[in-house]
Amino acid sequence: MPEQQPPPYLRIADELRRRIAEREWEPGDRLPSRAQIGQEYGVGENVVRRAQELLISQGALEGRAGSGTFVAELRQRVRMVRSAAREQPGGSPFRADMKAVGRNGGWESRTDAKVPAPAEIAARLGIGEGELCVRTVYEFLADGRPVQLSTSWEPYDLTGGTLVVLPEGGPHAGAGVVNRMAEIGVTVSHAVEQPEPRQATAEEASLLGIQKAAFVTHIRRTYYSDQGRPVETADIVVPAGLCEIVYEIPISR
Amino acid sequence: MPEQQPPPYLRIADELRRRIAEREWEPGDRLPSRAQIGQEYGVGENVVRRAQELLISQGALEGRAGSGTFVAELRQRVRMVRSAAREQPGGSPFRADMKAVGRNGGWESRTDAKVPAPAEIAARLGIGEGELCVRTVYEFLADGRPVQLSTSWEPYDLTGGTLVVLPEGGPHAGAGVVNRMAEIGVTVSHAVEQPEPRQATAEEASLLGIQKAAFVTHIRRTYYSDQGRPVETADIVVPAGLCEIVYEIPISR
DNA sequence: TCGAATTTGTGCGTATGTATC
DNA sequence: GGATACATACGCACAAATTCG
Repeated sequence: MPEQQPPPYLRIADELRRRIAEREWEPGDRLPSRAQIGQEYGVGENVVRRAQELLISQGALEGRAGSGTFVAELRQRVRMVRSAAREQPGGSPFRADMKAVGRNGGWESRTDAKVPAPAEIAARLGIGEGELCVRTVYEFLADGRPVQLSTSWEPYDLTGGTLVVLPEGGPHAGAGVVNRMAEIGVTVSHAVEQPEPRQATAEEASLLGIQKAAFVTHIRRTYYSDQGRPVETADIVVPAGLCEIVYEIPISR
Repeated sequence: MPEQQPPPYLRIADELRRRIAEREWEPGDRLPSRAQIGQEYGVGENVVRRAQELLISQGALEGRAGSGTFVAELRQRVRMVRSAAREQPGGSPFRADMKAVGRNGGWESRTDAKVPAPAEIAARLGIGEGELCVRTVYEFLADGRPVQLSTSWEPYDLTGGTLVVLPEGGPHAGAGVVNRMAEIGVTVSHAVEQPEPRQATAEEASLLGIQKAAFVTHIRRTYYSDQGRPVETADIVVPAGLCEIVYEIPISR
């Protein structure tokens, strides 16, 4: 029985991995072109491409069209702690996360008031499809570079006519959902987060400056009032290569 | 300037999506062969393959080698709630999750005592590389079908010589980490979970009965004692198609 | 029981598009 | 604008799995 050997593209992938591990190419360096590498090992360009795609999907390489294939820079990932202690009076959770890793946090946002709720959002907020919402699109930055995206929805009939109707406007701008709701007498008692793995869309990849099909965690988060009513829900896109997500769970017995 | 049209494989993908949505093929049905579909639309087999691969990666189709391509059955996903209230005296968290969705929970496990800790595990447990651990590999089942994998590590010098040294043996078998540690006077105060998105390995896919590169959430979980010492760490593989993960976070202000 | 036909899955080449320098 | 390099689309050949006569 003949012992089968691994396919060529896996052998090339191992070779590339080895040469990177041995620091023949340093982070940021450009690899030789696929034609060159292929000739060196006596395989077609396509075999090299498959090998590189594998390492790209694992985050070890980075392909730049028209420029070359590069050894990925190992950037320190942003640590996002999600726990009960996260919500502090007066502060923003995101800024606290950034401060903890010594980076300068900030964000850009764009709010559209009175957007009809799509079906899924309506279900999550417990309202009818098409009822009006305040939608805010966020782009969170660390040292000026985008590291996280979020789209937030709040029922308009909850905040409409109050000072906190605009999450990023008015006297309570940027204070966070919990603090803003407290201003209008709504006590937020708990959050539910549902993380799902998927790949970044082309648009998300472009906004975040990451590879096209990089892995992201898509978190559906909903804040509930102490009356059990959903008061806000958001779709948060966290790229695995830029952020690590940490849940701290207290144990009560 | 000529208006560019989408590539053929995306057009075929849309066609297949439409015919599935219109219930021309029901969940579980087999699609016509690639050759047939290709002929019908006047494209090559490979275009159909690319279109099907796209829908497979999105979970809408399922390919079975030698058999055919099938419309995916929409099975109800297992909801796994991860919160402070999860740990109950005397019960197992997993069985509670299963009961909540009306399914019969269970698991199989295999324990190896005195396994030297690999570097990453040692770092997570705060012990030296190569120090001995008790390693337990779990396969969690819902109605007899595997829905989750887990590999758990406990430092041997913590439980060695006690009745709870084997997680799934002795009088406290299957009681869970928190309850077992309590038996030897160790109070577990909190857990830290770090979810990362990735694709299933071939082995995981085979064990879980899912498609080869399906999305999974890989959770690194560590339990800490009230002294701040890590007492257990585990790598948990949760397939997105079978389970949904829910974190409940209380808000304290 | 076994082998042939069918079908999906994999590996790899070529042509073309597109971004960068 | 040309040269270079990666990205995409598509086709062919073959392997592996399944089914069926």
